[in-house]
Amino acid sequence: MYALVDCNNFFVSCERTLDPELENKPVVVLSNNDGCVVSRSKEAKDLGIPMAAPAFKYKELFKEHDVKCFSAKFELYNFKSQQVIRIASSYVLEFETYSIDELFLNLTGFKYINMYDYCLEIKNKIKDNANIPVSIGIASTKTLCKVANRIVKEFPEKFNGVYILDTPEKIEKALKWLNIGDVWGIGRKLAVTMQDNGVFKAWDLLQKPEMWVRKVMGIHGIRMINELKGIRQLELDSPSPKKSIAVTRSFMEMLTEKEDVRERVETFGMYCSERLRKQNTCCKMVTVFVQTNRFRKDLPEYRKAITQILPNPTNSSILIGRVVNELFETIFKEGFHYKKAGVIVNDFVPEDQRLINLFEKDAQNQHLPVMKAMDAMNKKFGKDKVRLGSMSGENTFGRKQLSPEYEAFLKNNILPEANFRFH
DNA sequence: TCTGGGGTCCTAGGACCC
DNA sequence: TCTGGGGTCCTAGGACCC
Repeated sequence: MYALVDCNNFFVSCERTLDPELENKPVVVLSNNDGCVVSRSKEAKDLGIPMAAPAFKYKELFKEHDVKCFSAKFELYNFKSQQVIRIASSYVLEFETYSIDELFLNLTGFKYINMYDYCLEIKNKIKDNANIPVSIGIASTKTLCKVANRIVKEFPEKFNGVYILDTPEKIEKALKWLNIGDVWGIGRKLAVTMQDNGVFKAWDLLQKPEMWVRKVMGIHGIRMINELKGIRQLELDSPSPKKSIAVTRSFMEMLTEKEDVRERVETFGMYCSERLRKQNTCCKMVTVFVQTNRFRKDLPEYRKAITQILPNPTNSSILIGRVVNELFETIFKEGFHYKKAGVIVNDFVPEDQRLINLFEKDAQNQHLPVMKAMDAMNKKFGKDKVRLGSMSGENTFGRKQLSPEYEAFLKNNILPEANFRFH
């Protein structure tokens, strides 16, 4: 059996650890630029605030019900996440960190203990030591763990935070209850296709011919129906190096000056380079994109991305900056209001296993010591304290709703590096 | 006025090879 | 007139996840 430990409305719960007064009150956490709602307390959900709601559309509602709003603080969330992972994983031999607020535990071989009691103890320990409420779903496959977790969250007082989905009878009942759109792996598009074909509950999918599922969902579909039947298709993954790194931002205000946008994308290129060096890899490919505000139908729209394959793999901020700049020159067009831009690097090789093109100049090895020295100083003295001349060192996105408790938290804690796999 | 960011995987189609 | 078959690799785009 596997167990899925999932933190309840994680970012909000993190805010509550700083300020107990927030307990039992409607609370939301906002994305960059305080743009969208990315986490909601139960009380906020009950007010009808949907996930990813644009904050400005709900200002009145927030005011009316005294909803507490916070800008996202990823330093805090990473810190709390690692606490939760440390506690939960100490109970098992094998686990997988699935996201910032979820981990799978392998309970195989635990047949002589009561799994419900064991997981209840894990849940309570996390609450006592990290002050984060979690739900735990137990089942034979990852997909069924997700189902079990949904059941826990749907009926909190009934199951006390832990639910085991084990017998065929319980599974059938659960799948006849679960909407197809809530199955792990069914997104918005697929949910519509499913409903158009008479599939409304998870159970309905199992009644469809396999060929149909294969056609509509591809190979994912076959895996999914097996997992729902309790036939294990997905193992616990061990941590693996990233395959791509992206730094993208929306700007607080739309930018029209070429030099302003250039400064942004060059800075994003630097951050990509830093993160490459942190994992000791070089990239062979760089992508730059720019786009206007897609919500402003009154303004001309423009979005363009361009990718270049590098002559030699690198993680030098200077070399990547140079490429970013060239790519930017070819896609930037005057006369538009730019709202968002980004740099993505991929196709990685380890730093010490680069294959060098004999006919191309290769400055990577000259740059590397300087770059590493820069990284070391920034680690010691703070982000962007040492930087290249093309970076302004200023953020063009805002975080307004920070609290005094948070300032205190930052002062009192040495914050760990973010280290998560995203899916 | 104001609408996030960072990931993975799969597939179809084209280029190219023998 | 008649014009194969099978494989690999790459890329863009689309789906999904948190």
